[in-house]
Amino acid sequence: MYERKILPYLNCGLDLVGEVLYGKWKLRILWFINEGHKRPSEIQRKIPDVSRRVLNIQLKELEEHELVCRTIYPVMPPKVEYNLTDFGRTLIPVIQTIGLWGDEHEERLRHVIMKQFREVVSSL
Amino acid sequence: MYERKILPYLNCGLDLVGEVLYGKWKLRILWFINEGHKRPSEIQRKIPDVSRRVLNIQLKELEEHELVCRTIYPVMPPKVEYNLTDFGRTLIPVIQTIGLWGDEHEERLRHVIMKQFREVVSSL
DNA sequence: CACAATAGGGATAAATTTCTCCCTATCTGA
DNA sequence: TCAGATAGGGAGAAATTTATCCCTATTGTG
Repeated sequence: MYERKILPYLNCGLDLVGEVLYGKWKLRILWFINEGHKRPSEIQRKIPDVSRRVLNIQLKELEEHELVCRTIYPVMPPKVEYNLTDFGRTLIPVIQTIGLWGDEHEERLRHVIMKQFREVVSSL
Repeated sequence: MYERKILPYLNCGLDLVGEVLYGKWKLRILWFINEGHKRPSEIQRKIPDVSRRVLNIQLKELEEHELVCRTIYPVMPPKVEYNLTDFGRTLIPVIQTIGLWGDEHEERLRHVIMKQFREVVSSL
């Protein structure tokens, strides 16, 4: 596994949050787990763009940060479930706030984000 | 400048927000601008860990995403001010929510984040 | 038997972000 | 004159994150 060489900056609440939520898919992973999609394969079906490998890595990080917990059922084929911890559950309103802002401003966001691609990709 | 090779995933509000806020210092840059620290040199004094180079880059991205606007005063030595746009201002409550969660759980967050470093760095 | 589904990880490459070093310019003050 | 403050950017390295490919194992199904 990759081992960090530079210590994180933890000067304020925003930094602390960044450390645990900084990850391309983490917000959505947490969101979908909260919605009841607990098994890795389910989550991946909800987020087809993540590779299985990266999904595993981000789930493990979320687990290390005690936002989710992993339950292994000793059955075959294997079954694993991720659930929010109490701690992780406190994050849901925050994620909701973020997602809501994104939804409210979807059109404008899509516009400003795609600006930089409009010259490059004209075939859309 | 770096030119992205992979198109972003914009499936939901969370993705859209990620595209404009994903950046190591962006949340705090926006926060400090909102608090009245508008000049690059002021911002850097508030966030000593960013290099000036990266601060410039992230400011420019925020500007391209229409969250801040840049005003140049034709004086010498040069004076530049960044201000939140109306759009950027709508983000402040969201950032506040995020930061508040971080502050409320500061101790625990610090604990889980530093877990991975405790073995490596014993001199703290 | 061959294949899909399940969960997960190693090795490695590629993409992306961040950092470091150095350069331009102008004015003020010691 | 020299140092420092101001704003900004190029080139290239380093750090970090994400992606791709391939492998293990077991059970059930066609």
